[in-house]
Amino acid sequence: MKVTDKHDKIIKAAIRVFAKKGFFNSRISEIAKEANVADGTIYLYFNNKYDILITIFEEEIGKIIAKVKQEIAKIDDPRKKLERFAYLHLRLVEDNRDLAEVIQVELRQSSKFMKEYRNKKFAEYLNIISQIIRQGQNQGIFRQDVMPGIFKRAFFGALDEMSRFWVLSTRKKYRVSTAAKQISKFFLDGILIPELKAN
Amino acid sequence: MKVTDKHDKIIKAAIRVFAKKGFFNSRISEIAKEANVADGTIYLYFNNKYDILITIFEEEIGKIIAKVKQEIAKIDDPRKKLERFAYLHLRLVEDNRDLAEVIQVELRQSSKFMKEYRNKKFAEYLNIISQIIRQGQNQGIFRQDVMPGIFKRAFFGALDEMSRFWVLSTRKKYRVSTAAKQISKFFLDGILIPELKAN
DNA sequence: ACTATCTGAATGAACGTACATTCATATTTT
DNA sequence: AAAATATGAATGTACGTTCATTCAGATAGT
Repeated sequence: MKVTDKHDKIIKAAIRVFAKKGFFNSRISEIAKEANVADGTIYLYFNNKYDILITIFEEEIGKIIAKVKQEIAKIDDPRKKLERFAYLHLRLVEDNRDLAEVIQVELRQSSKFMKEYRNKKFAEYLNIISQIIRQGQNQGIFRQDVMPGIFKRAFFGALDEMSRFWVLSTRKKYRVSTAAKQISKFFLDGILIPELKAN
Repeated sequence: MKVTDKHDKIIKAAIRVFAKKGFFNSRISEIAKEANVADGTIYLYFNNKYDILITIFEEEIGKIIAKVKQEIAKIDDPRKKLERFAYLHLRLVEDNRDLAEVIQVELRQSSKFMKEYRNKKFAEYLNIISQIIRQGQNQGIFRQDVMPGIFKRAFFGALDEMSRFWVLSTRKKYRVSTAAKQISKFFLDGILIPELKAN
């Protein structure tokens, strides 16, 4: 690794600028300034503005998926796996706010144009969840009528919306561990009081 | 109402174009063409491009909130209210795909710049959910440890992610009623098989 | 009933600017 | 001193917005 890795400096700067202004409202000159680099230098490392965005996704999302997979693999009980997934997801957002915001907003925005890409990586992330469900169903822990394809989206969506709330609001109202526990409990136990559960 | 309401024609055209290309990649000339109107005509009805987007939100979101509130009010049982909310939300998305896509992607994108706006209207929508929870808690149907502020986001997020899936994919894999039932059941009953419920 | 005058909605070519990208030149590294 | 890396002013263009002009239809005058 070079003493000053320009590639990395530019990526880090771009994450900050994109998070603050959004991709289309960010200027190359701003990113250059934030990275302490000349405008032209950016084009020595990236083909164009859009390429910077793509690279952010490619380099960062892979790391996240690998990390979550690895952590989940350490646990046996599918119930605990779910709770752990929730915690890890929210922690990642908390620890990488700018990145989280860029992924949330811009990956969505661009999804039409990079559908294949989103589909591949994002599906991989979601499938960590559906795998947990199938494992739980095989072990007789989760109900058979739970559709893993719907569950994975619902569970991810719940976490994602919670993250968005954090990313957009300045102060957090709830702690990560509280939110992770609440959300996984919603999905595991439901919200009905025990006596009322019919099934 | 005039024979040809240009304001409306332009809004409808813009929803189609924004949904297809995204706000920043949409050209005024495209919207004009789609609306069968000259470029300049658009500026007789709107101050600028951004104003078109704002107007879409202002005119359409209000209608949606009003409709959902009204439908929910007809029901007593908080359990049924939740399921109905899920169904209505997903139905709205299904019946107004382009609008749903614009709201999902662009409202999020712009949220930093129209925070006050999103906060107001969107919070109103989310609060329909937390009201249902509080009502259920008062009636002794929902557990007291459910935090309405977290629940509303989790529930909305689950529906929203399911919608995004529909908006972005060409063919629907699940029926609206199936998804609505699954998701509300997740939240009401959880996914554990009955024997395993500890609490 | 016919003509003249007025009106303002609609048009689309022209304008001006903002900004991504390039490249001739400078600096640093080997 | 050659090669590699970095610079930032200059370039070219895409596109939001403007505005002089048109013209269908309304109103008034004869």
